[in-house]
Amino acid sequence: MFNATIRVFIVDDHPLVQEGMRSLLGNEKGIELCGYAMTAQSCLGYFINNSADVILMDINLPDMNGIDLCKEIKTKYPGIMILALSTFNQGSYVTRMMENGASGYVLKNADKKELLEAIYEVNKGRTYLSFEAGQAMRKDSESGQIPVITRREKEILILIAEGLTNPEIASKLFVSPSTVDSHRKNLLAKLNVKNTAALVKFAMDHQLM
Amino acid sequence: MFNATIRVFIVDDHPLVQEGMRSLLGNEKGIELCGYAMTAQSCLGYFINNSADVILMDINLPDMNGIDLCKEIKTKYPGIMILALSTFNQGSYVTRMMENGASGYVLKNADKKELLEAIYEVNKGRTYLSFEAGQAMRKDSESGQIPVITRREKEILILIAEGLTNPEIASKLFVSPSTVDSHRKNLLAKLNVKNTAALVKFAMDHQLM
DNA sequence: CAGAATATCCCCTGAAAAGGGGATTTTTTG
DNA sequence: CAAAAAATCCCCTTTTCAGGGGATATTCTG
Repeated sequence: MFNATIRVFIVDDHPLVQEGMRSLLGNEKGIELCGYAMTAQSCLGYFINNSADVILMDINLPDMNGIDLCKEIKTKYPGIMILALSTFNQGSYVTRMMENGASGYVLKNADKKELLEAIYEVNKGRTYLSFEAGQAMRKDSESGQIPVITRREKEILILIAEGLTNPEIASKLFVSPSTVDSHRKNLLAKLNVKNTAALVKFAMDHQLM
Repeated sequence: MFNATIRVFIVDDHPLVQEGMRSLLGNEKGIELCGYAMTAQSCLGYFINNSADVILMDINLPDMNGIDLCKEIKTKYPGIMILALSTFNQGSYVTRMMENGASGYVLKNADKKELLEAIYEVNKGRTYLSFEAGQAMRKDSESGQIPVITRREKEILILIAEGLTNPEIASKLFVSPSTVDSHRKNLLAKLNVKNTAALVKFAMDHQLM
């Protein structure tokens, strides 16, 4: 299997970007575009009966966020390498994609050379971070890790951000207001913020909801 | 000049998108790609000695925002039609681009057909809004204009989001806590939200800080 | 299966925010 | 320059939040 053709699958909902990829990668010797999807669902559907070596994955998909899709793919098909693509350069985003199994992170303002290099590196099982992504990640890890939020906490966080009070959230989730209050306190403690305003800001900055 | 070839100029800092455009538009009969730029500056430089019929303009450029570039181009060369391209679909953005002279707004998830249609329409001097952009604009004007936040309110909004309390903000701005409280109440009323959490969420969603 | 993590629930106190009212001074702008 | 807008300040009450404590089920995981 030395120097075998790398089968690349693209997941991106922007036809322009798709077209750009095809145009950029289509004539490459060692690369074969084996398919593409515009949504997370159709991507998952494809891999039921097919495979690929590397997935170029946009983080902002219409039906699911890249982090969750990444996790799901890596759980089901650990052999497929994922290269995350994003317009944004949020440190926490990079970190979380990597934590969920991505092998690389490239910004969409990468050129052909960088994109190819990333694909080859990732295909070899190595990690590729574009310069800016690496910077962002380092900056992020300096300021401590991103705390892990549980499913319930996330649920409550979203309702808090919608403007619901503890009693309102409680009745919506069929639990006691005390419970909601506990979760809220845990969120404040975990994310190291001192009140609701800072909580929502932090959560939005770090894409926790 | 009937059915003359439309000279299209592209301004976008993403090589992938550029490549996609070239690939999509390169073989079109009635369209000629007359040039491209990755920055607002090089775009302005090009038009000193050259021209075009339509500019496909990314809104998020590294050196200048699309709204200002749009305004500058339209002032200097009113005959050039501008078609805004964006990943985002913020009503206020659409509105402001159109106000500054853009003839159309297409989301980057548009397909070839839509992109071509938009170019042809815009070239004829008509307006083209992609469906979602039109919706966003309408939604924006339905729900009353984009609420206008004063400088002081914005200042206080930012401090609220940082987790400061009214007394803390007051001492930071050398005003009375009552004043801060008034501003806070005005913010809640203006943005039509019922508490701090929803206020911060709304502000972040609408890029108010 | 045992320990860890999560989710559930309760107590208390004091601080802060929300909701209502009104008022004055400064600044902006037509 | 006068009206409108913005910024400043104060009163009141009720609700919600923050910070501290602790406790018991349930679920996940090594």
